Amino acid sequence: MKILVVEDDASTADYIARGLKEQGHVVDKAANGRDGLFLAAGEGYDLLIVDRMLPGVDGLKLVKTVRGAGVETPVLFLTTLGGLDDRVAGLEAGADDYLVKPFAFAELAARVNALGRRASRPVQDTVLRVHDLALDRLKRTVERAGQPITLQNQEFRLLEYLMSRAGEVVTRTMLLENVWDFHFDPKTNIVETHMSRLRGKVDRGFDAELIHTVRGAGYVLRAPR
Amino acid sequence: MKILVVEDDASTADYIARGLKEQGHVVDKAANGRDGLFLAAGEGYDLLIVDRMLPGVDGLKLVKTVRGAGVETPVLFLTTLGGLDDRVAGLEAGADDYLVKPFAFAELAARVNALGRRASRPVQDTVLRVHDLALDRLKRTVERAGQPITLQNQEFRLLEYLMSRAGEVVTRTMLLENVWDFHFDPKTNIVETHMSRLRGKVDRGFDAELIHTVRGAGYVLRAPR
DNA sequence: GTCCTCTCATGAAGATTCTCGTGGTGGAAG
DNA sequence: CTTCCACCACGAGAATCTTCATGAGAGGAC
Repeated sequence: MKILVVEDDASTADYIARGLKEQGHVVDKAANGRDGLFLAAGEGYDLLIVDRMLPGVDGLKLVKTVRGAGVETPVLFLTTLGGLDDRVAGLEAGADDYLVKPFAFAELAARVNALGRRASRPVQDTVLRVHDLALDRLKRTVERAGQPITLQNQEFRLLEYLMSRAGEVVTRTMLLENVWDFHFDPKTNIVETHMSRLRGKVDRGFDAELIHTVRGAGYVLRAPR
Repeated sequence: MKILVVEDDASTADYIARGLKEQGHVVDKAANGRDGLFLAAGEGYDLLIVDRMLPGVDGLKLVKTVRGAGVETPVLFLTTLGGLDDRVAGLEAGADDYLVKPFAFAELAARVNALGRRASRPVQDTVLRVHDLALDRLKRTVERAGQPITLQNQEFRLLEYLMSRAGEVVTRTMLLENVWDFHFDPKTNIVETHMSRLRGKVDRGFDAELIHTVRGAGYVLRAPR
């Protein structure tokens, strides 16, 4: 694999480059954003490893620019800030994965391999919207008509699935397979129970219902007409 | 979409065919396994809807034969028997989905659309094996050295992920993203806790350890050398 | 070799999720 | 129109999963 490392700290860059070369990869280095951008846009790399903080053009901007130019090369972000917001910003800019410094080399290697294998996955939207309901996959937040809604994990996954298929009838079996990972019938009404709880949070208190029951078939999430 | 319905009961076949035609699909019918096999192998269908019980060549055999001939067309199975074993058999034979009769037409339509969209997904093994440990994704069973092991849902997903990457180092972050669907750091040792419980069931009492800790990086599931 | 620090393992407590049972509602049959 | 039946909603209790707190073990510094 041909990898570009964009990192201003020389010792970190060397540490990464040496390790990756030992694993049989071809590694180029760039010490600042401008050089990085130039190389990333021109040469055919299989992976970019980019520091978040860079002199010149910073990491975020670099990734956005590269993506804007239509380059689909996977990007692994290195960040010193451990905060959630920072990672979200990186992922939203178009990065495929992130790693918080300091990190063990084995961890970097594992991620490099994972990204290399994945190549280019289908892109999917970060924010799902139906009517006045919005769900952010990365921030894991939901709000309706501007009001934040707190959902449990399972409720969130259920809503995410419903919204990703808004307007289509979703059967009980489809939900069991895709939300719960059940490939058999648990013979309980687990779906109804969670749907009931989700309705309590998403529909109750608002003027229009979004979740509708389709008797004999399943459920639909649909904007009022 | 061009769809073939293989169903011996004429009224059911008509019911399905009429509904699908209303949705704009092109539908052919076959009343027995032999005709179905002939058509499925020859014409370029986008989807096969096959009854489990058929005179002549039965549904299971039909699917196996078709798959054996290298035809990748998605298959939706119709079954009257609601038992788990029956569905498993269908999926193992190469079907992509199943539907238990009687069913509402809306449910069939939803599944037909889902399969049409998916087209052909990457195939993955049903049974994962590492050393004397075996995990069956469909039957949701695990056994080691012939002894059955009972796992909770989360434990099962964790082991499934480990086994699907056997021999590779798997980091805590990768586990959080792929097993728990967490795209952020929960700042707890939830991974360690479950790993501990999994070890208790999978490794304890057997002569060789399969789950190994890689300090500073993560875990590996590996056969003893 | 010894101490110190950081990571990991594990049991118990708390939170969430699932199961079960009951009652309600809509559609079909008479 | 009335009755019946199937499907659905929802609260309470049980099971499972997650968090927290603590101790043990590994690796590095001196």
